[in-house]
Amino acid sequence: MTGRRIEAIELHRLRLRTELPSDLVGTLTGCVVKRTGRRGKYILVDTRCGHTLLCHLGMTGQFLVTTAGEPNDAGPEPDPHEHVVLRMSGNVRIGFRDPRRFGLLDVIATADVPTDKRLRDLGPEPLGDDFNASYLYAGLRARRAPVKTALMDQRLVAGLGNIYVCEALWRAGISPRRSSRRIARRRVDRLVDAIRETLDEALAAGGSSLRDYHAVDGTFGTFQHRFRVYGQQGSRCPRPGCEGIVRRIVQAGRSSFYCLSCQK
DNA sequence: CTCAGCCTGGAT
DNA sequence: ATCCAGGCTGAG
Repeated sequence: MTGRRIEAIELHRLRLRTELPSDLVGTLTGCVVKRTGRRGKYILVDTRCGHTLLCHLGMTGQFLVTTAGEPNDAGPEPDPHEHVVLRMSGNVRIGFRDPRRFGLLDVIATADVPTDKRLRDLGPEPLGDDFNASYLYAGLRARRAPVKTALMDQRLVAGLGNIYVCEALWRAGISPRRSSRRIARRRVDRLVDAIRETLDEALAAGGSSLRDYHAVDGTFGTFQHRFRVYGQQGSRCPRPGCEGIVRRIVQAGRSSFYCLSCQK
């Protein structure tokens, strides 16, 4: 998108999880994209017009970048789940597809990005320098929730979802049920490393394509083949020498997976 | 805090 | 037919 002009926008639906901004087409048409970025799970597209397109994929959202006029474009049957199409200069077609419509698209002033309600309370990026053991230890000490629930809270750390929290806790040898307040400092060091390593490994694998997720070029990630505990209930723990069984429990309405033996 | 709700679709 | 799903929010 960077450096390209938004020539036209097709709106095939008026709302996803929330209403699409009524002036989305009028505001963004003609704008040139200055840069793209990300904050937590939100994708940010800044334009030279001073408008920022704020995007969230929810659970099933996808962006697909193709060349206009190719078979995917204007096919005989329009995809009922492709809700928005951005027609960029240079024949670049960007489709936003989201079967469950839990995603979000909004337009805000670029100047308002730092104070936007959805972004301002996000915690540090887990791969950034300000996410470290001192920070996390203090943050966990201040909470009552189980560590699994705390790590899912985007205000503590931004961008971790159910899969990567489960995987990181396995890697750190910490039970998702453990109280946030009762994790020794040394184990928080290990947890920070585990979170970073889990994300690094998943990123290198192109993410986890369970069903809907794919990269913008349509290629699938492969990290789902390397889940140690996520979705592995009933299986033997993959840790060498560990004889434990992976269990599924529900915490704060979400499934957690962990080894009964090596996660304490 | 937990819960229901937003939606569709896949697995059992 | 029922349960489950990568996220988030407003209500209780």
